[in-house]
Amino acid sequence: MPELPEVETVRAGLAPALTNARVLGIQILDERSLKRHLAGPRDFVRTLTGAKILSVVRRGKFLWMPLELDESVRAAAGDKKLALVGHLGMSGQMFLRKQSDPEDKLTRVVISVETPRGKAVEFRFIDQRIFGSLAIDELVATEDGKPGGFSNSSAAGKWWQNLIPSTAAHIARDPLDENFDSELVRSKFAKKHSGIKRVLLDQQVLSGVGNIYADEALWATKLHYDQPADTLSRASFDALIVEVKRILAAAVAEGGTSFDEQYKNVNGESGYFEVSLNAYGMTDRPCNRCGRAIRRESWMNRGSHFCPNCQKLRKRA
DNA sequence: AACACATCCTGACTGC
DNA sequence: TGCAGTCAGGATGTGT
Repeated sequence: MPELPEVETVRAGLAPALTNARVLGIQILDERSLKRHLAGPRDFVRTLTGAKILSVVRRGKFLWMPLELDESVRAAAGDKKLALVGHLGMSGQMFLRKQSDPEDKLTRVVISVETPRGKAVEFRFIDQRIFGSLAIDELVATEDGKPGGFSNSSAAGKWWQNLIPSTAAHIARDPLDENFDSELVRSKFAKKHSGIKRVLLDQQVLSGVGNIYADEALWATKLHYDQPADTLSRASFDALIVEVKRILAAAVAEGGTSFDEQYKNVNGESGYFEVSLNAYGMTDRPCNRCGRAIRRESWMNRGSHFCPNCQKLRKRA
């Protein structure tokens, strides 16, 4: 399940190969992976062909690549600044391959590019459940006028630095964003009576956290997933954010979590954070803190893993 | 308005 | 062996 650390691992893997690469051709194997490109697959191909990819940027679980369009399509796009936007959804993968490499099962879209050094590379979008997508979208100014997302230092001063795809503009900054505003998030928590995990997963409150890292951060701070967000003390909220940041950063350092076959880096390799998990997927195993069995409860059509002893529901927390 | 829940989607796995 | 049923959960849309 790709969350921020997995998407960041993919971003970091794509960036060296795709920055300043030129799109030579596009192969669409399943049009459903382009469902978010409302103008349709033919428009997708026409607009993207010949474009130069300027960077690979991420906010939360969204990735985008600002584009310098080919001259032949620039007029049709008018003054619009465009980016190729990707979301991995539940099962999306982005691999970098050579054309001669064996085909990857469940490949939906292949974008052939030439790197600035003249090397031919295939960007392959794989997606079992097709919750993910690729689309070309207009870049708009960020609400706060600060950078749209994380890329690398070369973003400084570039025309796309303070822009974000319109389809990702409603997403809050993620905890690893240098402009992440903890106080803003706290004020949103204070107004919500929903369970704290639901709020952690709300990408408009803070982005990048999914089911795995939510369970891990709640275990680390001994909070019950259904603890109403507005009952958190300042100390609890602060501790929660500290843990979310720590866990996300640790997972990035390990190349993400490969809990099942649904997450791989751009070379098809697994991440190593799975060995550090304390709650997610640990059903019936002893809690690493108190020894009581970790419980899994059905919750919002998914699973919530927690220690019934360490993580109790309280009046205030 | 805030909140809760349904929906999309398919391969891998389980059990009979 | 084959088939039906179950499971995984990102984001979004709908209903209360």
